[in-house]
This record gives sequence, structure tokens and C-alpha cells, in this order.
Amino acid sequence: MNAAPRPNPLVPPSRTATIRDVARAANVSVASASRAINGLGSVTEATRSRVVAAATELRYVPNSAARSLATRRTETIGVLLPDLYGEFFSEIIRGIDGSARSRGLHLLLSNSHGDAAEAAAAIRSMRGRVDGLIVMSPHVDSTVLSENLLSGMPIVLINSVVTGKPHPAFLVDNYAGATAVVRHLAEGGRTVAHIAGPPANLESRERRRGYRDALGGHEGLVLQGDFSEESGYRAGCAIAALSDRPDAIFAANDMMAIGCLNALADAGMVAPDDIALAGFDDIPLSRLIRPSLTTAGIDIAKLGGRAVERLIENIGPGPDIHFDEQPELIEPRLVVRQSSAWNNATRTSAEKRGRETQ
Amino acid sequence: MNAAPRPNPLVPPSRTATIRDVARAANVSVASASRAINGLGSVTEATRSRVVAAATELRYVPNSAARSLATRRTETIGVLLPDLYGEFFSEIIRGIDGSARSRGLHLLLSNSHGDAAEAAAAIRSMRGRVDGLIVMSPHVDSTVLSENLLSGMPIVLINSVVTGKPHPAFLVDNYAGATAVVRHLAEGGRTVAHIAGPPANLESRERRRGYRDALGGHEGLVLQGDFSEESGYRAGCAIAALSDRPDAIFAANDMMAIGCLNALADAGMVAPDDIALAGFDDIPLSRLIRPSLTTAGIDIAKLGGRAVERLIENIGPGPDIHFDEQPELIEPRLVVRQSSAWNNATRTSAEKRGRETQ
DNA sequence: AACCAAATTGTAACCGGTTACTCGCCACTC
DNA sequence: GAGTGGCGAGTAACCGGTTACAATTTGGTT
Repeated sequence: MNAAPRPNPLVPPSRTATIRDVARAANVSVASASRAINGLGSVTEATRSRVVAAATELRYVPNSAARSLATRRTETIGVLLPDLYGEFFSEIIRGIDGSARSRGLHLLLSNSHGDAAEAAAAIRSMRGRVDGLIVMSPHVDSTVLSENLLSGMPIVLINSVVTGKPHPAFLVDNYAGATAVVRHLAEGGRTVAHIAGPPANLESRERRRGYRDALGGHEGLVLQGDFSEESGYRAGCAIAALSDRPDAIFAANDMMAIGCLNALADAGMVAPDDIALAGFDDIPLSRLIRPSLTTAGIDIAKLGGRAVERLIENIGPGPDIHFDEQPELIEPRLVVRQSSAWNNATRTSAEKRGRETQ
Repeated sequence: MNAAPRPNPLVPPSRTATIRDVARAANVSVASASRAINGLGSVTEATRSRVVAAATELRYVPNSAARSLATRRTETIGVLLPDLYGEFFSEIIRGIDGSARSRGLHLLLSNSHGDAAEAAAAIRSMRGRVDGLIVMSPHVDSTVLSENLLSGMPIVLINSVVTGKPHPAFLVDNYAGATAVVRHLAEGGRTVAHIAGPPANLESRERRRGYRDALGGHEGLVLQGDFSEESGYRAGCAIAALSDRPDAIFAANDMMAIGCLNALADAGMVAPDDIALAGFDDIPLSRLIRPSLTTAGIDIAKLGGRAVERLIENIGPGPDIHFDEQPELIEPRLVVRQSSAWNNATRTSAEKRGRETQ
């Protein structure tokens, strides 16, 4: 009559139901209960319905930790993003979330990493919590990745160039987008100045290269900026003060273009009549300001969704499907709005109101 | 010499290290290894360092599923958000993420729920994956919550009113914000019109109530909008067409204010000289457009951070700490910018450039 | 030197699922 | 009627941690 083998004899009250409870209630073994619940293996319709009934009766919800431990899958994908400005962030998450949810996957999010060490820590801390990773970060490089990713983990990169071992990746084609914008601005032999982004930034270098090549290799006036609205404002002031002004300005991103536009406005000049202007990114502000801003941009949400799909392909059975593939280039779409609508005849009334026909 | 008790005798190659491997390498028991790694219980410095050395040597990373299974904690908080527009979304996530990360917590995110059923599904699917929930959703109500939340799970609500059992909650004080804006616009006896948000929306009702009370209970001209820029534009056109125009307009949010501003501009009127204007939310666009927009808003990131802190208090030992407490009201701050700067004398040059001194 | 309390360490039983393998049982051939 | 193939169900061994409890060591007293 040794009555104390179990440490805690009376737990039943207010404890969440386990699969053993369900099995007992349905009068089957745990194995059958598990099979019935997951619809795998062979189970009679009779036992299946008995188990399901017991499960709903007991409000049974499988413990996901136990399940992951046994199956080695988490049904979760990790998302690593840099400290992004509003719209880009919400759009890419919207795309990722939509695509993930439709496949029953959860999202483990980590954003705003100041440096490579923080990004590495984030990657490491996600190990074992996710089945795959979507990484968009200027701070990762092949070292960070291989050091912190245990070999098997599938990963998809967005706008992050890593040398060394190739991973599936998506890259916005900054070069193509910039040439498209500059060709548009330069139509009819107009001179085009450039407000450049930070030289250390790959995207700003690519956009500048596009600018240069669109002008046949001969750069016009180039002012240094840092992607902030303030730096665009300063550049705009500088240009307004020139005696010999360019016909048009290509800013390396929309924020600087907006700053520049404001500077010109403060100097009493209006775009496009006095000087035309275009940016890059197509942030939502671009169509809301007056004059609305010509720019080039991509469908960010779609990009996020595609990244998830790509990741899932690689989570599946055979690892390393698209192994030594080139990064997939996403070409931005040129969006012409008021700020470069030189010719009134071509300005539709919808454009005048800053609305797009889409 | 029975050599086949283990099902898979040769797994060592490319298998991730477990705590037993570490224990073996450090020549201690798994219990000591666990204690050394977690810094709990008492362990000699000597064994601790041996274990740590072995762990780094083997690149050991604890399996989080196993850990959660044993400890019943996931070190993760779930975040449920509605389909939010850019800036609000990224700011609140920034605040939540920063606060969570500094405490070593992960974020499981789920956004864009179309209806109550989807929100309920999201809550249910997070069960067992998170230690607590931050919910901001117009779709939850007490039924959804009590049905899908097993009693113990801590939760913090943001801008969601649920009747019934009280939960810790934060609420933006739309009424107070609106009265502040309207009092400012009405200074000197000026007449103020209102562009209202969708009547079904609680926030727009509260803002309208603030508008009415700030005018002593007597509403002026009220136009119906739906929070979109388009509806603001239409309202602006309607006002521009009036023969007897109000001195100022209070739009129930910034997007409608911007639309209205554009409509007035298209009609050849400039704010604030012809008509003053203010919005609500203080989205970043508000200080970037010309004229920059007077508005009222809260520090969204801070709100997110505080929600996390509040949640953590309730995750701790004693459940239901702040049980029957009132929701915490967050009072928006009035931000006066160009669009209501009637008097040139009070307009600083910094404001003219649309920059704030903060 | 013996003794005892405190500090370390080890053993093994959990946490709650999944699943390889075994066992009955039944229908169907030969 | 014995042999056999296959299906449904059950047993128990995992997955990889944590931790209660027991066993051992340590160190300070008398």
C-alpha cells in the first residue's frame, strides 16, 4: 500500500486536457487518438468520430511544444528585418503574413538590429523556434550566416547581398529602376542632377550607377545626401541657390525628393515648371503630396509573399533545391506623376488631382 | 552481444548537440549541465566553466521546444493587430519589439484579420505558443476572448473595448485629443466644420463627441467621411464650393485632412490664410506636406512598449494583478503646425520650413 | 577524530505529443 | 482448414530539456 509514487496526486482541477485525457475519454489508446486527430495512419470512422467528439468535449488543444519536440517542426517562420521606415515595413509584413497564414504558418518577428552582432544574436535565438528564415538586413554577411545558422536551416534573403555560399535571394533592381527614372527625366536632352544616398549603402551606389549610365556615362551635378528628408532639403536649397540650374533632379529616394521639393517651394519655385523632380521607392506619401512625385517602386507586399513561397519550397523534403541560383531581380515600375509632368497637354485631370488610374 | 537495441545506431554525423552530449563531454550529469547553463541551483565554478566550455565547443543551443515543454513557458508573446496602415503599424511593432527584446522575449505576430472569426482562429492558434497576448483589434469582444482564451493566459488590450470581464487595457483618449484640437481651431470665436469618420467606428464617434463638446455642444457644419484620403478630398471640394465657408476644418484623421488640403489647393485656396485645417493621429506625412498639418497624436512606439511591460507584470507569479482596473487613457498631444498658424507673427521660421523644435 | 549541516552532484521521473513495431482479427485464396 | 495479406489498434520508446529527491562531498565544530 505504498501510496506516494506520484509527486502531485491531485492536479486534475483546472489543468488543460492532454491527448491522454482524450484517449481515455474516447476509450482508445493515445496512438489512435493521435492518428484520429491528425488524420494520419488508418483509423476507423467510428473511432475517429469518437475521438473527435471527446476532444471537442474536453476542449482539447494540442500542446505545440510537445508536438514540435516530437516532429522537429515548428510550423513557424522567422522574419528578420532591419529598422525599417513605416510603409515598407508594414507592406512587407502584410505580404509575408498573408502568404504564411494561408499555409497555416506562424510568424516570429524580430526587427531593428543596430549591428551585425545584434543580427547574429537574433538569428541564434531563433534557432529551434522556426523552420526557416526570411532575412532582410544590411548587417548579415556569409560569416554571420554560416556561424549562426546550423547548416540545415532554409533561408531566403531579401535585398541582402552575401558573398560566399549562395542562398535563395530576392533583390530589387535598383540599377534598372534608376535608369528608367533618369531616362524619363532626360527626355528631350534635359539636364539631370542627382541627389545621392550614403556612399556606403549598396542601394544608393546602384541607383547612382543607373543614373550615370542613363546619361551615357556622363554624370551631371551630383549632391551628397543620406536618404533623409533633411539632407534632401539641404540639397534643394543648394540647387535653388545656383545661377545655372539643371532642368531636372533625380533624388536617390522619395524622402530626399520630398525634402528637395519643399526646399524648392520655400525658394518660390514650383515643380515641374521651374524644375522637374523624381525620387525612388514609391512610398505612399509620393502620391499624396503636391505636386505628386514621380518615382519608381515595387510591390513590396508581393515581394514578401513570394519570399515565403520560396522559403516553403526549400523547407520541404529535399533541401537545397534552388541551390546555386542567381538572386531573383525585381524590376521597379516607373510611376510618372505631377513633379515631372512637363507638358500640360499630357497631364490628365486624374493626375492633376494626384490620383492614379492603376 | 546483442547489438541492435537502438533503432538508429549511427546518428552522430550532422546532428545538433543536446544537453546530454554536453554533459558527457564535461563529465557531469545532465542535471548539473542544465544547472550550469541556466545559472540556477548551486554549481561549483569549476564544473560551471567545464560545462560552458563543452557547450561552446559543441556549439550547443538548447532546444526551445523541449524547454517549453518542461517549463511551460515559451518566452514569447503574441501580438494580434488589425490591418493597419503603414506608420501606426511599424511604430507600434517597434515599441513592442524593443521592449520585448530587452527582456529576451520573442514576438509571434499575426495581423490583418478580416473578421471576428479570423481573430478567434488567430488567438486559438497561438495557444500554447505564447506566454501572453497583446491584442489590438476591433473584432474581439468578451465572447471571442473567453471562448478562445483558456482562462489563465494574460492579455493586454490596446484600443479595443470589451465589455464583460475587465482586462488590462490602453485606450487612446480620442475625446480629449479632439477637444484640444478644436479648442485651438476655435480660438477667437472662429467657426469650425468637421469631417467625420465612419459612424460605426468608435474612434470617430469619440472624436466627433470631442468636437461637439469643444464647441459648447453646438456642432457646426459636419460632413461625412470614411477616414480615407479620397473622402477628405470630396469633403474639401464640397466646402470649397460653399458660399459661406467656415473659418476652420477639423478632420477626424490626418488622411482626410490631407485629402481636404489637396482639394482646397486645387480650388486655389491656401491654408491657413483662406481656411485653417487640422487632423488627428500625427502621422509622419503631417509634418512633411506643405502646409504642414496641425494635428494631435500619441507616441505609438511608447504605447507598444508600455503594453509589453504591463503584460509582463501579469505573466509573473500572481495572476490577475490589475484585475478590475479601468483602462489606462493615453492623452494625445496637440501639435500646431502651418495649416492652422493663423498669425504670421507666431509662425517661427522653423515652422515655416515644417520642422519641429520638439 | 567524529559529527553535522550545507553545498554539490547524480538519478530518474516528468512535460505531451508522435510513430516504429507488434499483435489480433478478418476476409480471401488454394 | 491452413496459409496469407492487410487493416486497425495498442505498447512503449523516443524527442530534449527541467527538477524533485536522494546521495555524496565539503567544511566547520566540538
